[in-house]
Amino acid sequence: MKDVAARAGVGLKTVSRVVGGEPGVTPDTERRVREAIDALGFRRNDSARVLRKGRTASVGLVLEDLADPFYGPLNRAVEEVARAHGALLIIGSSAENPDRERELALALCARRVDGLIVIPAGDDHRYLEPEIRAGVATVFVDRPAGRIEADVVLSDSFGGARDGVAHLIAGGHRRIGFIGDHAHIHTATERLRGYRAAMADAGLPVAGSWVSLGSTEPERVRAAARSLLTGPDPVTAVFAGNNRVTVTVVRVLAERTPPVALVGFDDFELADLLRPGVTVVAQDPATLGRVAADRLFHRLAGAALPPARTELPTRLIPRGSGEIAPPAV
Amino acid sequence: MKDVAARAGVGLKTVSRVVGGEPGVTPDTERRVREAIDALGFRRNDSARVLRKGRTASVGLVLEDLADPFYGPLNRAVEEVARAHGALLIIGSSAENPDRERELALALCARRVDGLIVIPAGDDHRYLEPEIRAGVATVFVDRPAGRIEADVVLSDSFGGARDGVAHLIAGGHRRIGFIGDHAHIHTATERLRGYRAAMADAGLPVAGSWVSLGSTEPERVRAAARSLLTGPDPVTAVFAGNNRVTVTVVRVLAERTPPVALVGFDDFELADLLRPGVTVVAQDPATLGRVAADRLFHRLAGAALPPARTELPTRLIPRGSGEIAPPAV
DNA sequence: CTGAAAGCGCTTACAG
DNA sequence: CTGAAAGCGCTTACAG
Repeated sequence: MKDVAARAGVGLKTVSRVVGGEPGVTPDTERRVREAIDALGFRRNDSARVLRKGRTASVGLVLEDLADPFYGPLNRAVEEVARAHGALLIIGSSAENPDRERELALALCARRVDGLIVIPAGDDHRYLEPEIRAGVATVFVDRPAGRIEADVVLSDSFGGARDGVAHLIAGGHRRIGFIGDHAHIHTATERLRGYRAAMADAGLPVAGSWVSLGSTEPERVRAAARSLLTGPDPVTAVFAGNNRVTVTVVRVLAERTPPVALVGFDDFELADLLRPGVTVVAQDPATLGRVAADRLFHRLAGAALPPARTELPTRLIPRGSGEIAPPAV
Repeated sequence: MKDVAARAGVGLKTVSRVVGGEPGVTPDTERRVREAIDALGFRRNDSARVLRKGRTASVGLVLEDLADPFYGPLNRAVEEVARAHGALLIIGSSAENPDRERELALALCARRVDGLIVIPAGDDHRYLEPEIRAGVATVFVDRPAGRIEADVVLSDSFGGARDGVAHLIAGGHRRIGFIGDHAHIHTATERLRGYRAAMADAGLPVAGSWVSLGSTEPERVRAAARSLLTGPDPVTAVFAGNNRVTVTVVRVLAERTPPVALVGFDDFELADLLRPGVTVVAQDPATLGRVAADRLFHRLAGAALPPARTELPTRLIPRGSGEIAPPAV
């Protein structure tokens, strides 16, 4: 910039004005400056700008997994809102690892992102308190923040699971299994709670062997599904706790006669093309992301809001698998 | 940092040493500095650091669409490699819009990312020449760079499509349709070229009405598929140019008797669970991303490499839909 | 082992 | 309309 100013025979500030598109420069001066810029191949350094201005026009997103189709629309919605506000998005994935989440979130803060959106992997976010106090707007999405007060945007996992299981019960099922994610994941336990609530509401007992929490790896889920179906007290229907579980359960059930009913939490592409179509409790991940990002930029715009929890409703989509009747006794 | 130094009664440089983990500080001094840091809630500002050091330890990724399942593994692979090199990833999506791609890439350069990975939306990348000359390592992935010499990593679209169509021909088909993406998208025309090559190799004519390029929107694809199947010279098999096209064609074909054969470019989740399973020409998007990112960091490490083009092979996966025989005449 | 000075490349506030 | 000075928060030489 110094070189450009020298070459154009103007002051530093004038170059800054031209580059920044500020008014108050004669067309002639501007032309000289632009010529110098082109001749020297000058490119403004935004890092210096950021240092001086305070704001970086960037937000950080600590996401779970870039390749998980469930999070695709959520991540995209965040990116779209950021873009609409002229902010760049700096991302990193926690891969479900709390230490990695922490390391990443703090690295983003050191880069002085204006705000932070976190899909929590861990359940203790006190490490972010100093950052939030220092002015980093922070919103948690898909799962709640742990041990701090903060904005949270998530789906109604409890209600969604309860509705899905109630749907199976209404179809005549009395022995229903539940296969979910690890017990330390908030959505997993909320959905399990919904399952138990629906069963209790109908006055149905739940055998210990009907509930299986753990990894969503296909092997683990396959084993869990088989054990639900073959025990002394086999289930006639399965409720799957998330998209990854559902897909594996579909594979297991495809081989069974008589057919076993299935309702899965989370919608997924082609669920309607399978035979039978897969009945699901659908979340709206794009809205989850959009609401979280809107909240973030609302805060960045200066709104002094108390931390709030936003819970989005789910929607039951019957497609066939959840309407399979239990075998006649 | 100034405040910390004052409070600890030491020089600025000593604080810098403690924060940066440099050696040459007595344990006692270090303790005093750390106390001051905690008391004042000091957090190092990496922007200032970047300004002074030259390198930002960040790379930019201009991606196509965060929610497209095909790109999920590619994006993730890039993120993983960046993370392994201690770099953060700054992203933005072009949404297939060349202007947006350009704006985004230049914004990332202004932030002084060390390197740039671009999934091209446009076909003229001369705007990046000054940046590359100024030292921004740049790698293009999935599609080639336009009008500049640069590193490119992509799949063998031509060969993959040729193999897929040859597979249909080997199964007895002589009238095969092609439905692909917009003609200005490089992979679309390469795959069309592969289709024509396979037909020519077998001495088969191609009716103009059998080829349809355009948007991958379901409506457009559905109309194209129906027209291929109902014209005066209806096809007995369809080759779909990418994952989005394939999924829509599957829906159309599900309603047809006699069954129509289908081979799609790109694998997709659950392709094996559909009835019939969908035969595809599979790319390896994760490897695409990993190879591109490796190349980038190789350059960043100082390797003076000439621009290279890396082409990854595809793999035909027969699952049923591509093995449907043509109806007996 | 420790620190004072200079500077990274911009913008802010002020003066002409 | 234009510019010289100061400073954003660090690190890099260099000297003690």
